[in-house]
Amino acid sequence: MNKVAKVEARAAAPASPPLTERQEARRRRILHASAQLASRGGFDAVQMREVAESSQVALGTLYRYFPSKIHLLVATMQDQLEHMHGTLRKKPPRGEAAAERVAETLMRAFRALQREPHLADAMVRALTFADRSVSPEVDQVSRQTTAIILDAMGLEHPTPEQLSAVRVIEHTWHSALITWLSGRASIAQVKIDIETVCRLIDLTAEPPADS
Amino acid sequence: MNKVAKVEARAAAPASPPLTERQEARRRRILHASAQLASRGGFDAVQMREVAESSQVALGTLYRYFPSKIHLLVATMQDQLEHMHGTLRKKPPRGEAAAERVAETLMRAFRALQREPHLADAMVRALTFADRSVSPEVDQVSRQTTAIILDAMGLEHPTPEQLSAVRVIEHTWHSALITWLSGRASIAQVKIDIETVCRLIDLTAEPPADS
DNA sequence: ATCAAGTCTGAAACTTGTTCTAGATTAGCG
DNA sequence: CGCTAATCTAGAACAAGTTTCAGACTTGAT
Repeated sequence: MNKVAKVEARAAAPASPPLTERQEARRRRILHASAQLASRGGFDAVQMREVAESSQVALGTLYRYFPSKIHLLVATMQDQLEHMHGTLRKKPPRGEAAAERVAETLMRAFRALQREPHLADAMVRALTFADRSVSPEVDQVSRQTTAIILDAMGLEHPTPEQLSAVRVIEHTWHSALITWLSGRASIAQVKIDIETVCRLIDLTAEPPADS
Repeated sequence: MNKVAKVEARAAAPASPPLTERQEARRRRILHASAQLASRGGFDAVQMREVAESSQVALGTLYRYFPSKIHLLVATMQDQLEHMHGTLRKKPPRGEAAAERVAETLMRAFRALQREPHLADAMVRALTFADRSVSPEVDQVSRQTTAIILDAMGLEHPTPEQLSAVRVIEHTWHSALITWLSGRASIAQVKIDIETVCRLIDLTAEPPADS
């Protein structure tokens, strides 16, 4: 558990030596195994030895690709998020107000997570448990989430105020998911929380009495 | 790691067989050791064997008092929160609007956490990582936090809307702390997020056009 | 004071994340 | 093709959370 983090981990996209085809395939197998095990039993069910076995890769290799279980699960989340962003793009929310559209988008994402609650558990727990050594990857997830929300708002040039609102919405989104996953809040409660926080958007939407 | 959770863990306050003096003392020693180790090196530095040794208690006993490391750290948080609520009570915030007062209170709490960032790390990470087996204890922490915020708002009978706002504020508070602890947000950024979310209070403060 | 039930201790064992090693394989290059 | 560095594999080893157990100690009731 010594997190002395050799600075060697590489993020998903940026300038790492390009992977060969077999390497790309390995990476994909690993992520697939991870998601599959997570879907079964959540965070605890994703055991590194099992991931390695399922993906036909030696344990040491698994650790070369993903330097920790948290890295692996955060990468799994990146993967799923990309997928979801694609899906959401196809059917843009139909609400009038930006707040409505964001709430609808997040509820749509929430419903998707409900279909695989164990997977959601694994990903979200990893995300919030991640320490500094995973910051770049977590940040990437955060940017992706921001992109989804801004998409829903339909904004080209968000004001700083609006970006703050988006940050708060993300905070609420993550934390509300946690309370749901740990059984301390109902689905209905999460819905209310999301709708409540989305009202912040209205607060920043119209700058009528402004310079 | 089998979390088959024997239903046996007892919460802090409710009807558990009252502890003898020596037991109370042991419990206190354990919590003290936990906080002390956490203050040094955060979550990772709180090692059960060390906690046991520091508090002069056998490992098995430690586990009898706190059925997991997470339980221990959440209990540590309860302890610290109580302390903080007491402190905050003494000097109520002086702002005009409820939103101001809440933001000021939270920033005060935040500054306290900054004084012991490692301790904050251990407690907050435990809190958000906790699974269902810790729900009662986490809920208690949540209630305590809610009480602090309502105190700052100065409300006797909060409306459901206001309670929703408080929930969202708590979400933001926890999540913002996480981003700060993992080095993805600055202190200034956390301040902005808190102030932003507190504006929600204004939204629910005046029900002028109401039945 | 004494006994039964419950608690505490010390130590070993078990689990799962992580690291390390020696030897096989593969990739890229001359 | 043949070489060299990088990568991969199998498996042992290590670290820290958790469980277990036999025996010593406390407690509460008689």
